[in-house]
Amino acid sequence: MTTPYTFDHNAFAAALQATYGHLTDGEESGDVVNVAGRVMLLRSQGKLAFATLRDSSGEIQLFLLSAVAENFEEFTKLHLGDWVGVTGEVVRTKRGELSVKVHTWVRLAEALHNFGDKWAGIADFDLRYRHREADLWANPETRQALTRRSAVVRAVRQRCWDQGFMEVETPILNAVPTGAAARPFRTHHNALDSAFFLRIAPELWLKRLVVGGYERVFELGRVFRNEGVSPRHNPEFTSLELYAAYWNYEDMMTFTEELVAGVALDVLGTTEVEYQGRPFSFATPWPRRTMAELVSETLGESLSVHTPRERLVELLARYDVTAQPSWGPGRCLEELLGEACGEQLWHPIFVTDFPVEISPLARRHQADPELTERFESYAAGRELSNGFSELIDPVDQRARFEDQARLAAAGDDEAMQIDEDFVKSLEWGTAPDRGLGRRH
RNA sequence: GCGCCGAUAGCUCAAUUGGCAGAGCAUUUGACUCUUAAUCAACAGGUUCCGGGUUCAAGUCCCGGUCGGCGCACCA
Repeated sequence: MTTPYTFDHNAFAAALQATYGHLTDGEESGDVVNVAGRVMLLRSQGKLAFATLRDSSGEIQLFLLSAVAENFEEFTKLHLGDWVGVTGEVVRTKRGELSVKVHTWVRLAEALHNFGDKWAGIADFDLRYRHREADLWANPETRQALTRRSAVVRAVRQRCWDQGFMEVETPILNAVPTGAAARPFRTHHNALDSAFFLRIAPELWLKRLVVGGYERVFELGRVFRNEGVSPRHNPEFTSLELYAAYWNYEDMMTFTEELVAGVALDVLGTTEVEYQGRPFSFATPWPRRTMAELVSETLGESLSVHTPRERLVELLARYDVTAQPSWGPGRCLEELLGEACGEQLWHPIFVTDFPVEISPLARRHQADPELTERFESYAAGRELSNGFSELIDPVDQRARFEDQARLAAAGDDEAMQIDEDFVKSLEWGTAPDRGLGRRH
């Protein structure tokens, strides 16, 4: 089969729908356009034929009269999914459908597979995930999701630039996987004959740029965690991390909520959204509550990182959670938040003042050395971001890493390893700074 | 990793207590000058995921495997 190598394309379906919305039933515009796309539906009716053409922007009907269109018979034998390019006049049919009345047309490519049932689309998950290109044509909601994701990435990047953050790229292959609590992927460098890990977070590299004198940096990119796979968890996912010198963590929370609300406005035009049929609002400001307050309120008794561990373990048992021997009061408190406070985390909220025990890279709280100046934002019950005043004291940082190493020795395969180069970098002295991670 | 469920025509799905494997759409052929998942008529289309077993007889029951979905666990 020989098909043309190019097509003089000059119009998109969605733009035609918008531009010619005023045409009345049976009216002909006199304007000739060239559109191209896939034939998704074909209705042939003797000396007339109608086809639904879909392109990247939307759909428009093709209208053919045997007396007008060239090669009319051949058109009616097209297969669903075939690519065509057509030249014709923009008209509205007698029955009111905006159409391109075809003068000439050409088949640009043949589809050897169909795109599923024309009503049900493709339902087979295996086929949808292994052949996303088919899914994109068969199921418009897939295309919308991907388009929106691209718009979100663009809006995030633009807003970071607008706030004076410089975009950087840091190493993905690392000798030590660090910056988060997660199991890494291993790989091997042949020339160096040494083991490397795919990064689980860019955190420490970005902090070293702050040590190096950049006040505001961010990185948007893939990180890799060796964990379970599900529709909500991808072993490789995109994260945003940014660092700002001189900000306090209240500043970082304000930046966070304005970034999320702003991106929602940029992409959707509103901060009012719905997830799993339940509405919520990204409108700022978001409430800021300490972890101890939220847990105490929900369980009806005063609890904090200073509560005896035994009591916290008892409370966890109510939720069928068995505290591991390595869990101190801080870890227990965090587990209680996750188990008991799901409902409070539906509408966007900041949970603040995390225990130092579970925050090895965060600076201690000015009011309580057992806590850190760390917050996480939640929406729809899921963590959106994690931010804190960065620990800049190399002595304390080394001690925290050593605590982590003890956890690792005790069998915690997600505990951090000591990153000597990072500790050394802090020894040169760092401006006080705040970091933010946002992961999807 | 554990548990539950599923796999039948190109696609979406049926098939009663074990008793001749079906429909719609798509494909092929024909009719049709305003259709909208067009309609009407006809033809064709099958290793019932794979391998064993029980039975006169297995899509259906039993065992093993592969792939997938959901839940749990892990996590963002």
